[in-house]
Amino acid sequence: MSQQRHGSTPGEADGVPAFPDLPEATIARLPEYLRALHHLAETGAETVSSEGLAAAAGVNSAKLRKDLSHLGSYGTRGVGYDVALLVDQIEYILGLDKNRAVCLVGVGNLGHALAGYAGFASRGFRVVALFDADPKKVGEQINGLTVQHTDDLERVAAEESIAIGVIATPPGTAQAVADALVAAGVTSILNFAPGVLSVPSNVDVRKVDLAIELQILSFHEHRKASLTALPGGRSAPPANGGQEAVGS
Amino acid sequence: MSQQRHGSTPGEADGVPAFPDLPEATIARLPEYLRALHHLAETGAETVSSEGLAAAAGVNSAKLRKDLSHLGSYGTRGVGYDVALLVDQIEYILGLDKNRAVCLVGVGNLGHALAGYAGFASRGFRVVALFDADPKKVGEQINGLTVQHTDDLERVAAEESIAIGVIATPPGTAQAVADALVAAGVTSILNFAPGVLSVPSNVDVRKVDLAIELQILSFHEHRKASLTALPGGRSAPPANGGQEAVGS
DNA sequence: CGCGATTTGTGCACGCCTTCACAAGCGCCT
DNA sequence: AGGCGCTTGTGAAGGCGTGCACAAATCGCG
Ligand SMILES: NC(=O)c1ccc[n+]([C@@H]2O[C@H](COP(=O)([O-])OP(=O)(O)OC[C@H]3O[C@@H](n4cnc5c(N)ncnc54)[C@H](O)[C@@H]3O)[C@@H](O)[C@H]2O)c1
Ligand SMILES: NC(=O)c1ccc[n+]([C@@H]2O[C@H](COP(=O)([O-])OP(=O)(O)OC[C@H]3O[C@@H](n4cnc5c(N)ncnc54)[C@H](O)[C@@H]3O)[C@@H](O)[C@H]2O)c1
Repeated sequence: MSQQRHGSTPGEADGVPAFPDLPEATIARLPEYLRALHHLAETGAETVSSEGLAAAAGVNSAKLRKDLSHLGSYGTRGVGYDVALLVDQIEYILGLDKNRAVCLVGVGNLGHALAGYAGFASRGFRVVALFDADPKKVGEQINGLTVQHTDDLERVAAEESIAIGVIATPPGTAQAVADALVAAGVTSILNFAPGVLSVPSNVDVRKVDLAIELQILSFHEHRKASLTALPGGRSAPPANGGQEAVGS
Repeated sequence: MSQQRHGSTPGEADGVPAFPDLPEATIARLPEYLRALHHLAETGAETVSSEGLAAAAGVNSAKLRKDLSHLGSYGTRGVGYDVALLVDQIEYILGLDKNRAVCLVGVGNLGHALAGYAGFASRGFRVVALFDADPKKVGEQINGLTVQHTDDLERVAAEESIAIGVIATPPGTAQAVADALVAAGVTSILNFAPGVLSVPSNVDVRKVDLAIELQILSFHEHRKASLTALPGGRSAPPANGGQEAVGS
């Protein structure tokens, strides 16, 4: 490898390519590694082997090593990875050192739960604004924040320099809300409303659809049932070790 | 193709291989096709072209055709796909005709929202039981269901033949809840608690971690920012059409 | 009845991702 | 100082998924 100066503070130290373009699959796993590392740090561990961290994150150890190697390799052969150092590295890469401002649109059933969720703050995000179109909801206090009207979205987003928006409105209004978020300068959207959003190509959208998750599970139920029922297929894949971690 | 008898009712008609083992990537997209199809059906469309359905589902049309071809191909060349027929097919493959029973464990902030969510019932699932370990929650009525104590999980799951469980408890108790669900005969789990679950290999787990989703978005924010800042990198990938669907 | 327009189904090539297997490197113990 | 065991980092291979491009099939029309 070409980089052995690993005393460098994450970020602007020269020589470190500010953006080693990571494979998409890798960046999707980094947050899981980060969570596992935080957990390890709490238990007082100074270092972890790839094997240990892989187990904690529910992945293959070779995959983990390759993933980490992409971001410059902060491990020591024969020892493992320095937990604190790796935490800093991953947090830097993910941009979590910025404590990004997030706004939430749609304070209904789901939005209410999200607004009160402590897991955002503890993992690098600040929910700084709540919006709803319903006048009855505007003014309501949730977790120290006042619900504002959607009309103020553009102004507030600019003031607070909000880059990430969460959509928790009914499906029918999701596209309109997305358009409003984009107009307000938001460039990343997390969407809970079922359906496809259309946004400019410089805006990233991630979708969470619970019904889809259940339907995928349902498929596997169906498959498992038909396997055991069918005389031809082997009744059940013999568990290779009794307990097998599945993770995601 | 080998199957032209497509008047067959989905399912037990002879000649139809009960389980064409679909690529994992395909089954993850089927629910999205299904949603788009339902939407089309409501607008009165009898048939759809692969192009049209692909647009509605936010995917490439070639990918859609290949996906559908895996489940036996119910389209007509020169015309398109019969919407109603395709809906039936996909619902059968996903096992949604069973109206599967689902239980929810952990009726807190998030669990409350989930318990009241209409999107489950409308897409093939019945939430038949709510559980919580907190005595103060037990007995509470939500959406016509009474919260029961976790101790009753095994009995109730057997009575209602529940195959799918949803975990919405704090991270620390998630593994214990998963174990209880497995002991109760549940073979599919949707987990909202951050962390890795360990389950027998015949049990499927899907995870939803909102912080991870935000962190992935944060990475892209970081990347976008460093691109515009860096003199070398081109400031912003020129939108190839102004409006580009991103979907997932 | 034949022809052209249209759309499906798929062979094929390419690229990404995963996984194995091992050489290189590091620390510790003697 | 040297050797030994352990762990990382990576080359290479295989598998999976994607998207192009086109032949086959179907419909409608003259
Ligand atoms: N409740 C859940 O557990 C759950 C689960 C999965 C997905 N979802 C999805 O999340 C979304 C919200 O679900 P919910 O149960 O909270 O619905 P809800 O009806 O309880 O809440 C929707 C909120 O959005 C507000 N709203 C409507 N139009 C708006 C607009 N144009 N701008 C701003 N706010 C607007 C409404 O005033 C309301 O407060 C839906 O798309 C739903 O499908 C919900
Ligand atoms: N609130 C959110 O918007 C949100 C978002 C993303 C993820 N999550 C995750 O979802 C989970 C629940 O979040 P929440 O905000 O609803 O928490 P919460 O504390 O409001 O609710 C947790 C509920 O689980 C119950 N519980 C605890 N231990 C239990 C056990 N062993 N068996 C059965 N029930 C038990 C508690 O009594 C409580 O009612 C957490 O893991 C959280 O990280 C929540």
